[in-house]
Amino acid sequence: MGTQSCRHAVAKTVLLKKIYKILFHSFGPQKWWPAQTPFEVMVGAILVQNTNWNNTKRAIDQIKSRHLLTPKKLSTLRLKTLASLIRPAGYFNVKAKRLKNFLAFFVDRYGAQVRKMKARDCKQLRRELLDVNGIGEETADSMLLYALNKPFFVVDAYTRRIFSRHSLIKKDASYQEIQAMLMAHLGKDVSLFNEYHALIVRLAKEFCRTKPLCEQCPLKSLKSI
DNA sequence: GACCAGGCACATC
DNA sequence: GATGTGCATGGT
Repeated sequence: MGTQSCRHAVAKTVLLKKIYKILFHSFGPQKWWPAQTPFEVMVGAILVQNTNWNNTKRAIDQIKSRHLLTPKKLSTLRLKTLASLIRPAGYFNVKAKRLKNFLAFFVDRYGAQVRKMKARDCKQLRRELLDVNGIGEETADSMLLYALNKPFFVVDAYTRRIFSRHSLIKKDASYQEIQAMLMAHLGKDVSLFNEYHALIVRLAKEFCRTKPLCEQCPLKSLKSI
């Protein structure tokens, strides 16, 4: 089977569940998202864009230490001030703008109420989030899944890498295609999606960074192609 | 001193 | 629709 080909539908379901099982057995529950409130999750989702969690956490801690982690306080901050606070997260100028854009949306559209956001039809909400400049598909889905408990599978670079390696998706599959495939085969299971994505990130962190470690990858027993 | 990390928008073709 | 580029920190 070539890398561009796709497995049979039933085989895909089986393999997807098998991968999950292996990862869960290897790493256990990941307890995502590491945040105390849904709002903190949403802020973190923007700050973590193309950055490691360590740096993201520093930025969030800076905000927290000044007791500024509320929609109102953050949105009244000057752009420069906000940027300097989130400096450790990298791309601090763009992220400050993106955070502002999200805060304006959250306050204006939902009165800064997570409860109201949760009450919204989740597909509509997803579209609204994507309309916010600075929120792309992965960030929107992270917010939907980890802050609002809506069943959207978060697709990231690791997800693409791992699933294409095991011929579950085409190499050049779009975000939408990958997500649709996963949701078709796994159902709409919030807890499963939560853990699965977190486990993929964990796997990538531990085994895909350096080549020698790939020999110990828990998924090694699965024939990749 | 490279290289990478839990992306996204924008320009250009 | 696909491809290229800027954005920036801190760890390995």
